[in-house]
Amino acid sequence: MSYTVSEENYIKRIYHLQQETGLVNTNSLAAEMQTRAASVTDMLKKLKTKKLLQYEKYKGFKLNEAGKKAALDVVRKHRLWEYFLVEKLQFDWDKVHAIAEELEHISSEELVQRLDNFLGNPSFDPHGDPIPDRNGKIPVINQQNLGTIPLKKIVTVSSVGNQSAEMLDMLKHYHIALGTPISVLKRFEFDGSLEIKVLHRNACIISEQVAKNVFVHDVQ
Amino acid sequence: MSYTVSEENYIKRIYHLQQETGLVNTNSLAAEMQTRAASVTDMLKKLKTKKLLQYEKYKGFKLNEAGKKAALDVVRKHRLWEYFLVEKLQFDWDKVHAIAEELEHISSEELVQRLDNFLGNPSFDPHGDPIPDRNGKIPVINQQNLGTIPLKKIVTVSSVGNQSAEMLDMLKHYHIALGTPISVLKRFEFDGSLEIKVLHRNACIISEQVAKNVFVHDVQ
DNA sequence: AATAAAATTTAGACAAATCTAAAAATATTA
DNA sequence: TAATATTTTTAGATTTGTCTAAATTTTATT
Repeated sequence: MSYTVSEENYIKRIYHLQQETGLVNTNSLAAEMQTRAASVTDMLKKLKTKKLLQYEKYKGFKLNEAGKKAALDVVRKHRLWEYFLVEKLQFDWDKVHAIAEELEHISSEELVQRLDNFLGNPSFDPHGDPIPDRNGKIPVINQQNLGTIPLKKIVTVSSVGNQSAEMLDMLKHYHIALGTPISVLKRFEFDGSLEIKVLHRNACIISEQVAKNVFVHDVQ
Repeated sequence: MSYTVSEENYIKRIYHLQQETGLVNTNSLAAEMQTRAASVTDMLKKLKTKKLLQYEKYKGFKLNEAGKKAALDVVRKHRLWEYFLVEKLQFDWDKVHAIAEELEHISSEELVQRLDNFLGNPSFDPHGDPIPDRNGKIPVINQQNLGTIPLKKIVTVSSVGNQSAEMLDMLKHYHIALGTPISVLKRFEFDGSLEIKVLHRNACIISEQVAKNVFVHDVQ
């Protein structure tokens, strides 16, 4: 089965929203898609007809198994292309999202598989997000956000929650990238900000909001 | 200026047709695009409004300078992606056309320039067609079809005229690829077929139709 | 529970790109 | 050159994805 660009975009967004909230509602999807609630309703009818969606009028909706697999196919393509753009074409990681949004809709199955092999079958994209395999299986990693790590413990940055250009720009400024060794020196109770130490850098302070979006795992 | 996928496809086809015939007419473009003459007329009006086309009703049409530049941008992307698919992803050269038809519409200028650099700024695509540079300048090469080459002279295959999957499949069977050294041993006047010798292969016979689509240049 | 507010859906419209059928213009030929 | 054939354009319809405004349903509040 293949889908239009618009269908794929809706499917992908619904997938991400239902990861957080279970059932998805019309207005939140409209906000994510930067469109109107009426347009969402129109598309929901189409996706239900194509048997990708559990949906009852006024009751919310979520992808069924077929819908989730379709979403994971798009997510897989998006993240493989992001990996390509950063690792092969040397793009900065905060510049690749929009381009990957276009590339993810290229339809050839064989292209995706060859790209995957060419890249060395990576498990995580440049933002640390897991890349589903061709069957939709997602690699797991034990990670916590920086705010929960014991003081002085050295850990490795594994992914970033908020992936806005603004956030990625800020992390670049702090010299925080995937794989960066990092430790928390002090927690300020006043506003939850943290004094941190990045390898080879002076200690500095990050806000609680930043800390919650930096995910880390134990050093291997 | 950026264009829709449909506009880009029309622009590209008009470019190729006008290379052969100067002025292009509605029916031949409709045939190339596998659409109806009425649809072509509709698009011609749009392209004229966007000042890409010299067009007078019933009189035929051709791209102006802006139109040609737009066409060359698409051709450049198409050929760079074909090069990528064959040289990096190891696709057979007869399998890449359809995928490149999708990739050529990805819009990022920076992507194209980085891809070009990543590939080593190639001058010719896997079918031997020249790749325009970012300014639309096309590399030239002195080439003739196999039918016009003196007997026994060893030349190098530089490009292929007819790029249908059928033709490319046939050339694969003859072990003719770009860069293959080749010579003509005998010309049969009866039907114009040629006995040829491909390096490391037994002599064999190709039809006049094949010969006319195999372009060669002098060995460097 | 009645009413107000919020969320969602329906109805009807629009733009892009296509189509069919018919009309108009041009080209061919007897 | 008049009749015929071919090519091209116009007129109007269709599909996809979107929109606005109004109607409906659900949820929250007094």
